[in-house]
Amino acid sequence: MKVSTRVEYGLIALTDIAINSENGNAVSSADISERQNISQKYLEQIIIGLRQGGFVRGQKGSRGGYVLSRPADKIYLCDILNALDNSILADVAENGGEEAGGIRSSVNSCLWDKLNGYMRRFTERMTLADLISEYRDNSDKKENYMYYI
Amino acid sequence: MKVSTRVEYGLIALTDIAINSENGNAVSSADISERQNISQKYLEQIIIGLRQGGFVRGQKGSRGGYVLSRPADKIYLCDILNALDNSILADVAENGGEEAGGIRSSVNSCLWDKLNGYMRRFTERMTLADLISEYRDNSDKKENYMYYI
DNA sequence: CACATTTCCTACCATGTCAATAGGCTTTCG
DNA sequence: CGAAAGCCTATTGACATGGTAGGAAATGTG
Repeated sequence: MKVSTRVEYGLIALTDIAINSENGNAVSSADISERQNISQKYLEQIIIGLRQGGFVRGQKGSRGGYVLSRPADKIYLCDILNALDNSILADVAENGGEEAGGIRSSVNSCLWDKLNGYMRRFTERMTLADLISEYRDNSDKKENYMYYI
Repeated sequence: MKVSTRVEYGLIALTDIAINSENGNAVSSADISERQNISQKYLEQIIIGLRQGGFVRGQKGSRGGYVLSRPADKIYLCDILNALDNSILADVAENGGEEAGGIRSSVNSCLWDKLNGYMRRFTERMTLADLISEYRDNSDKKENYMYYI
């Protein structure tokens, strides 16, 4: 499955903000850029989408940056994905002048709609908090692993 | 989920060939073009991909066209999709210089890999014969529906 | 054999999207 | 005030998309 860097980076950035703002400090795009190795200017544009989607608030000025605008377990992945790319969870377009019962609509209902429905349900159940948990689990595992070398 | 016309048309064309070659006659690109309302020249290019994937054989000359090169229930959707677009079932690229345990790899394992795994398993279980069945069911339903008007 | 038919192959093109890069304005904290 | 940040807009090169076009090669039919 091909996914644009915009979606990929956006999700990473949002997770980074969530994790690194837990101490109360805002997270700057420069920090994210360095940690995640993503162009800062490009990142700024992407984060604008996250702000317009209502997931983060930006704080201008010295010591500024971004913080979540609501708890991570109230931010659903489907909403993030839609904000970053409104086609990623969209239905495959049913062509205009088409009768039902054609091959085209059969393929739609049998394949595309089912794949799409799964993706939607999966991302509706999942929140930013789940991504954070996964990250913590991985970090722990790595730490333990290092310990035993 | 966004899918290119190439993939969409390719799947429709292959299903059309399967259905309309059951009487033993080859199916020409002109016929498909008219039935499915797709540019014939564009269709020809797409079908070349289906031939190279080993799903159809082309018969040149008068009364020529395409036929399946093996039974529909031995043609898996994952293989068709890969032949038409090798990125549609591909993993999201794990960036080169990255340590495990980062946010990036967490998002991958928690989201993209899971979505991708589902798509792959789903299309591995499904064959062209299933698409044909769906089409027949729809046609029957429509017929019955018309009957009762 | 001649010919119509059909696949097969190559080239081309216009448009749009992607993935940034760049510059500068605005706001805010110290 | 001045530095640090977000915010906004424009531009760009590369590539993918969705075709169009022309013709060569093969092949069954008359």
